[in-house]
Amino acid sequence: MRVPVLEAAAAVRANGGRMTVQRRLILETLNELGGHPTAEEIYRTVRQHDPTLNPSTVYRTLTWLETAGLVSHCHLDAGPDGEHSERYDPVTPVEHHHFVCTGCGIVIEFEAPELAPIKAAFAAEHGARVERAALTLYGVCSACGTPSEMLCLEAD
Amino acid sequence: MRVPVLEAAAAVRANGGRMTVQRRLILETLNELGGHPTAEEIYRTVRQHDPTLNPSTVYRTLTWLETAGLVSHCHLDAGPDGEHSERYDPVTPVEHHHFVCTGCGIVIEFEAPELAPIKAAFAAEHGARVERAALTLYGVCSACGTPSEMLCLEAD
DNA sequence: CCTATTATTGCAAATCAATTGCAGTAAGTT
DNA sequence: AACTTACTGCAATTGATTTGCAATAATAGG
Ligand SMILES: [Mn+2]
Ligand SMILES: [Mn+2]
Ligand SMILES: [Zn+2]
Ligand SMILES: [Zn+2]
Repeated sequence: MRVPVLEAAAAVRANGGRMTVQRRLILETLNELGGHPTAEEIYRTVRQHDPTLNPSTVYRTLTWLETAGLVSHCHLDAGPDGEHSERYDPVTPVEHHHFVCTGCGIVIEFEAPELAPIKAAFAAEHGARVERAALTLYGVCSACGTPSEMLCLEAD
Repeated sequence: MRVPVLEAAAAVRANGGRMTVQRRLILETLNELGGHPTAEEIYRTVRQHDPTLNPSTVYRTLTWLETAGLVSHCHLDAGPDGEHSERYDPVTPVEHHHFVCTGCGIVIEFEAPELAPIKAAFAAEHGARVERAALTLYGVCSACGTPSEMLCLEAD
């Protein structure tokens, strides 16, 4: 369970918001899905539990959760055709980053404390304040890279 | 001049492509603009030189230049409202990265050779091949961070 | 230089994700 | 239980990008 529903309720309440059945359902779906789902994937899953829930509610809720600091989003060139997509992601206590396999689209998370000096160096050199870093590595995962049986290329 | 038009012509020719007046114009516009323009900004500029040139030609040409390895694109949460936008960027001999000011939206490029060990560490740990890294730093640039005269907040 | 081939263009229609206005519904308050 | 108003569903809308197709023009060959 990665998005604490109880904390979310508190955060919602704190801003004069309301914890509705739809919001709870979307939070639970985020936990259920785990990975880095798109808004549309979240909608498809949520809809199985409540077919009346509307896509716009999903978008509105995700935006809300983001401003409340409970989820974040990132742009990944993932998906079957490596095309761009917005993914939603529960916020973690420490900043994390992503590896995307250009073969199968799998997303692997990792931490990179070594990024700190890079941020600091840029800040020092440009007199800027660096608040956040988004690092995405693109490459081929071990499964796709191992040509055993040519797993990746079993197309036609 | 950052996109070598002559090389582009060669690259185009090499794939059975044709160097049209439209493509040349778009290449020159990329050089003229310099920064990290969106497809729409490119279109607006190009249109000043040739009002008949169509947006779809801009999109098709940019896609083509990208597969030819002459330009790349990146997703930045830049713009006045910090909203997501696709930016086009001439490819540089060495990989470069971006800082985005959340105040004014300025994009500053920088190189980060210190990223190499991070890539290597991930590759070693996961048995993956890492081909490319996209790092984006978000923060406040020196101009926006200096509260002299409250330059940033001179709104209403 | 002229002609044939076909990649590329302009145009309009189609997609697609995401947003918005509004009236009805329901969460939280008293 | 009644009240206030945040939130939802819905349908229409937006805005960026894509696509089908007939016309155009870049290149190759003669
Ligand atoms: Mn993640
Ligand atoms: Mn750049
Ligand atoms: Zn893979
Ligand atoms: Zn700034």
